[in-house]
Amino acid sequence: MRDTDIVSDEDLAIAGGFERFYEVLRRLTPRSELSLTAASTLRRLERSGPHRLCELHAPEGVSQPAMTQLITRLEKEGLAKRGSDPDDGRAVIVTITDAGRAAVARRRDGRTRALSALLEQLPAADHAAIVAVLPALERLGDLMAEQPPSEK
Amino acid sequence: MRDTDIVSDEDLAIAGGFERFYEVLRRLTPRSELSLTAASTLRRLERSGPHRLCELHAPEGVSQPAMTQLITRLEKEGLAKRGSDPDDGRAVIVTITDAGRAAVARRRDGRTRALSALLEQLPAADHAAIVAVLPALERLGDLMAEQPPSEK
DNA sequence: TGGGCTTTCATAAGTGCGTGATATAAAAAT
DNA sequence: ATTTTTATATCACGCACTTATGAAAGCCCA
Repeated sequence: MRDTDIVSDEDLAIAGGFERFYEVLRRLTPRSELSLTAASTLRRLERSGPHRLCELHAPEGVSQPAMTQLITRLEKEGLAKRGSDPDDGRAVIVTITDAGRAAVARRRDGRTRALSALLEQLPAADHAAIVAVLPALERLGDLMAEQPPSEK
Repeated sequence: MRDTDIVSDEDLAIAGGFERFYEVLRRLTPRSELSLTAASTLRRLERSGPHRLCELHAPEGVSQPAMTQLITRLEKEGLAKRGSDPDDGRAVIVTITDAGRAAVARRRDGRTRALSALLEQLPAADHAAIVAVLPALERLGDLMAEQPPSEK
C-alpha cells in the first residue's frame, strides 16, 4: 500500500457509515420480482433510453452472457424487449416496456413507503440533513458513472 | 392505498436519491469473497457478539435453512465457528473468528479505497454534507433495526 | 473481391446461494 | 408420559451468476 492509498479518518468514517447504510437499504427493499441487476438495468433503460446489449453489461458489473440471460428473462416477463439496429446486423437494441416501467415503479413505491415510515420517526434535523445531502450523493453517483469500472 | 400511505414529495425525493445511491454503493463493493448476506452476518457477529443461529436468519432477511447453510460455508472457510449452549442442547452459538474479522476488514478496506478515490474529486461542500449526514443515517439504521422486519 | 481479424450476441456447463418441505432431537407443556 | 413446540439440519430444486466456446455480421487491406 503506497502513501497515496492511505485514506483519511473522515473517509473511513464515511465508508463505515455507508456500509451500515447499505445494509439498511438492502433490507428496506421488499423481496420483489426483480433481482438487483434486473432492477438496476431496467432503471438504466428507463433513465437513458434504449441501449445495445453490449453497452449494458459493463456498467452493471456483470458478464456479457449474464446480460444476455437477464434480457432474455426480462423479455419473457414482458418487462423489456429486443429490437434490431438497421445499421448493424449484430446489434441488439434493448428497450424497456410499459410493464417494465410499472415494475420499476412498484419496486420504488414499496421502498419509498417503507422508508417514509422510518423517516417520519426521525428527528426533523436528521430529516433535513438527509434532504441536504441528496445533491451531493447525486454528484457522487455521476462521478462513479464516469470512472473506469475500477480495476477490481 | 389509503391517505396515510401517501408519502410527501420530500420523501419521494429521498427515496429516489437513495435508490440511485444504493446502486452506486453496490458497484463500489469489489466483487469479493463474501456474499451480501455473508458480509452482513459477519458484521453483525462482529458488532454484537455471538448469536444463536435462530437469532440471525430473521434480521438478515433469509430463511432458516439459508442461514444454516451460510454458517456451514463460513465455518468451512474458517470465518465463523459453531459452539453449543450448555443450557440448551438444541441451540447453536455462532461466533466470528479472527479470520472472519480480517475478511470483513478487507472488504471494508476495498470499498473505502474506492470510495475515497471518488470523494476526493467531490467539491468540499458536498464532502462536508456527507460527513454531516452520517449521524442521521446511523439513527435511521437504528430505527430500522428495532422495527418488525415489515410485512413483506 | 475475398480472406482474416474484430465485434456482438448467444449457448453450454458449472457453481453459489437462495427457496420450501420435511426430518430430528431437545425442551416445554399438558 | 405423551404431546407440542422450538432449534437446527437435510433434501430437492431454481435463479442468477461465472468461464469457455460458437456463430454471424462488420471491418480492413492486399
